[in-house]
This record gives sequence, C-alpha cells and structure tokens, in this order.
Amino acid sequence: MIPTFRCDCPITSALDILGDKWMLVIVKQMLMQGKKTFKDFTESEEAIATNILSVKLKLLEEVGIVSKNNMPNNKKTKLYLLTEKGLALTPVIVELANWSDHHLRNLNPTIQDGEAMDLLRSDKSAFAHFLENNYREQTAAINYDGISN
Amino acid sequence: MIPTFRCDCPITSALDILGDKWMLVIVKQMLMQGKKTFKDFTESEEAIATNILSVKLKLLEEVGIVSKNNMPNNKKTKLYLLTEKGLALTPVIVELANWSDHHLRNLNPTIQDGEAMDLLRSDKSAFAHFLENNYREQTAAINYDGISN
DNA sequence: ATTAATCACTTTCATATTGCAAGTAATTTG
DNA sequence: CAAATTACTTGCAATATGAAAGTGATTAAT
Repeated sequence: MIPTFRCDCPITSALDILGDKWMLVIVKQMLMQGKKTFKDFTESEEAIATNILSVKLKLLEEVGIVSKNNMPNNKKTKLYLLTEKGLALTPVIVELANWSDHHLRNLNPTIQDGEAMDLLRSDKSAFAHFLENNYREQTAAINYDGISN
Repeated sequence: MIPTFRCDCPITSALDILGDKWMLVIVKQMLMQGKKTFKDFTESEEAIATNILSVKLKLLEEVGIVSKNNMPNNKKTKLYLLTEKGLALTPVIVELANWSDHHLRNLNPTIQDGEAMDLLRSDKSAFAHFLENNYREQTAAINYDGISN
C-alpha cells in the first residue's frame, strides 16, 4: 500500500516512499548487482527476509519504480526490472555511495574500495551514466523478447 | 547507539545510518529551513514526536552529522548544527528533491513548486552549492562568537 | 509418470521501532 | 516569585521488521 505523504516537501515525500531500511537497497541490488528474481534478492549479502522482500517488491511496483514481468519460457520465475522512474534513482544512489566513501570509512572500515569507487571519485556523473547504460544493456534483450506482462 | 553495518557495501552502509523515516528529514530541515533548536524541529510541518526527535538527534550527533552546541548567553537552549559531514549530504538531498520533482508529482500532487525548484531544474550543482554556502553564512556568526562545546 | 526440487510467495509469532500523551527538571520571562 | 519555555524522558499502544516454517505452482530428475 502506498504510504500517505507527510507534507508537500519534495524531499520528505521521497522519503515517505524510500525512507526505510530496504527500498533503496533493493534498487541498488537491481541496478548494480543485476538482481532480477525473488531468489536473487534472498541470496544477497544484506540477507533480506522473504516476508519483507515480498512486501517491499510489491510497494516498489505500486509506486512504479519496479515492474514485475514473466520470465520468457518459464512460468515459475518472475522478473523484477527497474522502470525509468526506478533508473532515475541512480544519482541518489551514486551520491550515497560518494558520501560513504568520504565520510563513513571511519565508522565502517570494511567499506569496499576498488575500480568502481575509483570511477566514482574521478567522475560522478560518468559513473551514474555508466550504471544506467549498463543496466539498460543488460535488460534490453529481456525487454525485447516479448515480456508481455 | 550507532547501528551495526549489514555488509561492506557503501550504499547499504549509508542506509544503515540514514535509511529511516527521519534522519534525512532532520538534515533537510537544518539545511533548507534553518532549524537549529529542539523546539524548531518540533514545530516542523512533518511533526516529529519529541521522543523520536531526541533519539534521532542523539544518533546524528554520535555519527558526526550534527554537533550539539550551547546557545550563547542562554543556558537553556541548545543549538544543533550540521558538521562538514552533515553538509556533505547536500547532494543526496538535492537528488532526492530532483527525483520527486520529476517522478512523484503524480502520487503527491501537492508537492511544492517555486523558485527553489526552478533553480534546481536549471542547475543542480549550483543549487547544491547555494544551499551549502547559504547554510555556512547563516551559521558563521554563531560558530564565530564562541560556541565552545 | 512419479518423485523430488525449486521458486515465489504467505503465515505465524517474537522483537524492535515508531507514535502519542503526559510528565519532569532546569532555566528564563513577566 | 509565579508562570512559561526549553529540552528532554517515561509509559504504553500501534506498526514495522525479522526468523522460521509452510504452501502451491511449476520444473527437473529418475
């Protein structure tokens, strides 16, 4: 169920939907880790419980961030894909990553460092565009071969 | 109490701290609405309960996003100010505002529109810099006249 | 063809977080 | 010095999250 909005502030309204422990983590898993099926999400490092996952995927679908599709040639597996509205969250996710990179390493010294972080540091918007384009490429075939519903 | 981190992902780690209904709303109120005292926050449009506010301000202080200061010439009123670490969240907040502007108006038709949103639309990073500079100016005097603790 | 495994959930129950209302201690104001 | 203000805390109800087990519809294996 879509939450009610606390007020007319755009930031607060975004947080009325995204402001919890899981919504943006799920979007991140789709965007950056190619997760697409219920099982993919349950096997994540963050270890989301299936009941919560179920509720959150439903909400993401209701608000139009995620679309739920049938896997071609498989009636069992469902595919969860980011919509344009969901992909448009990429800059938010990139800014969160950037903030962590600069300000959270003292509290969580295990935070990843590597090639992706280097690209993020050298050019944030290039990193964002890379993520978006990469996601589109990875899902283009699927979207093409007839996902109807 | 500082939360435990779910994993070594920078985005998930940011959300371990910021991923709830209130943390970023409070930062926004400070940054964009000049809120500085306990009372300021309780009078906000979002109507946060005092017990939650108390817990969240403590957490924001613990993780270094906010500093708690004594008001000059007043032993009763405390001043909550954004640290550099807190100010560094400005781009996250701006991206949330931008996403709402483009993708949330259908779900919440009352979302504000005005001069600030125009600046945001025409130049996101200029908007972010404006917010940061403006906050620094507004708090410079306070930081200057001897807030010790 | 039957059995076993897999996938996408749902249900149940325990715990944690949030919210409301009221209360309190230390100032500060009239 | 009495009343109001500020920054909280406490108690309790409501809601959200989490762990574990269970269900029904496929799909894979023998």
